[in-house]
Amino acid sequence: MLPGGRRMRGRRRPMDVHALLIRKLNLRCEMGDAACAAIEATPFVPADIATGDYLVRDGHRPAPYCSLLIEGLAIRHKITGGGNRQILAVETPGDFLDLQHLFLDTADHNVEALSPLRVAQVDRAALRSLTLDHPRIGEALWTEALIEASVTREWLANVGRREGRARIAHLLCEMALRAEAVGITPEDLLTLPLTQEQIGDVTGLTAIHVNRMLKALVADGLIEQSGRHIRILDRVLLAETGDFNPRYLHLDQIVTGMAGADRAA
Amino acid sequence: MLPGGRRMRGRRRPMDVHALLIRKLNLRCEMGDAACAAIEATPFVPADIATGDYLVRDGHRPAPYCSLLIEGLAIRHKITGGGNRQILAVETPGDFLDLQHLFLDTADHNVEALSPLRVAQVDRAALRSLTLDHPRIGEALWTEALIEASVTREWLANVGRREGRARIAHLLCEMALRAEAVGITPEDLLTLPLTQEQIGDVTGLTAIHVNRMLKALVADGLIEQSGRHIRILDRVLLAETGDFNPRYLHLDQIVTGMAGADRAA
DNA sequence: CGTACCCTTGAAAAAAATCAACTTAAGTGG
DNA sequence: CCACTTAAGTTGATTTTTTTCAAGGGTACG
Repeated sequence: MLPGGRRMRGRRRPMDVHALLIRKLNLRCEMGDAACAAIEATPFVPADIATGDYLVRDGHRPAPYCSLLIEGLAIRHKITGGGNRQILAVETPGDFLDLQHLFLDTADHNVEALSPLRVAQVDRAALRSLTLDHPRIGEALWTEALIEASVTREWLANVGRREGRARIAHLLCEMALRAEAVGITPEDLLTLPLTQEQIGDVTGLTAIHVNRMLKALVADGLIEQSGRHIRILDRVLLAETGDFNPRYLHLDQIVTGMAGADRAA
Repeated sequence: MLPGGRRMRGRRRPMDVHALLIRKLNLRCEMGDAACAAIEATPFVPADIATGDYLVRDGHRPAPYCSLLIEGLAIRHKITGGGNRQILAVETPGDFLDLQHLFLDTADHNVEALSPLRVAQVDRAALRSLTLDHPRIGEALWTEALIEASVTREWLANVGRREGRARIAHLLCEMALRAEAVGITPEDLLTLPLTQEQIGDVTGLTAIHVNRMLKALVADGLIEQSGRHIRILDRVLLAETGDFNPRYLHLDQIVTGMAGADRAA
């Protein structure tokens, strides 16, 4: 009952990758007819990846194609010489997993499947051309890349300058908001897709310390925990605890929808 | 006698900004005639910035121009709700200080002058056009942005998963290598442009702890310290202590010079 | 010759890691 | 369906790392 069949809400639609990508890019910059046509003309090869498989390996030459994540969760991470892992990003459907290899010749981190993945592979050179030759596509991908860089900076500040409890609260706020942005979790319920060890690898803490801080958040009545499910009880207080300001996610950067709406903090 | 080496001191030369930018971009991707002409045709306004001045302020709307750093050092940083500062990047001459605002409407971090700066301001829309309409320029700036993102990821891993002494050793290795790449500091002498407090804000440590770890590195014979000057005595051991592998700097990504040379560690 | 601004050092407190079990939950194969 | 197996979560005791607090010391520079 597991293999791909059980998804949040049972949609077994053979989604058209081109349409998906156009929809995604349209969020950042309105695609013109030429851009759409160019995307439609670009071949995508679907592929399934098993949990734990690496799509990109630190230090290796990249594959001749780039992977667009269609379904599942992936992480970027590095392993230090001491064997410690730092998770650098969590990627969700719609994200490119190795856009960096359009212009860089060596991988500087790993990309690993956190769950069974469905991806669409595009030829590197073809995607390069799309990016460079079509200003609308270029703009959309630039925006994507810049927002991802912004998130990485916030994570750096989170890990470098907040204490354990705050780091975790911050992560929970981000995950909840991002899940919401995709339309999941109507209420304040967040099914955490990360183990406590993985949370530790995101926040620069040990799994044990994560466990204790999570318990502390429960004790303070900020969240509720049952198994892998976390319910946020007090959104405002959790954001305060985590020093969370969603500005860095640039959610107002979405062209359609509420463009221009400046939700300050 | 390196071409850029003189800039440290005798800097009274009215350097042509266009030539500087073309030279810089040429490092990443060979500029064609059209691209060069387009750059030449773009007006740059020189400006001087005093130490401590902000070029970008977190949460604010960006200025209508982007600043190319010509001379001096700048940092990107964030201040947390608790008043702690995390330095996100150190920018050196040739770097754009707010390329992100080509496509993002709100600043998500600060950019501050660490020394008196000389910058060249370009109209935002003009730079956008250069980037989107000229594939060569687009490629060069993409590469720049991707490398900067790579450095941020390494810093995240450094702060999240290495202990104090290693974090500082790692930073020293990076600074020395980057200084070298620009032609400064012929020997293993590194004039540290950062105070110990700033080193702490880079590495997620207190100034006091930085001081102690620096002393420990001295005691171990890895470095020598006299005032603000640091001499690296044992490059190999320092790199080992800092778990430093220069791969993330993508130094082999330079088109001219030693392209393809894969200097492993 | 002050006066900032850094750097330095010691002692005590706090945060987080480590070590060592133990519990729970989930997946596997008979 | 149940015993077996494995991964993940929990908890306490201890040690290490890092911060905090407090007080001097150096040096560049107007």
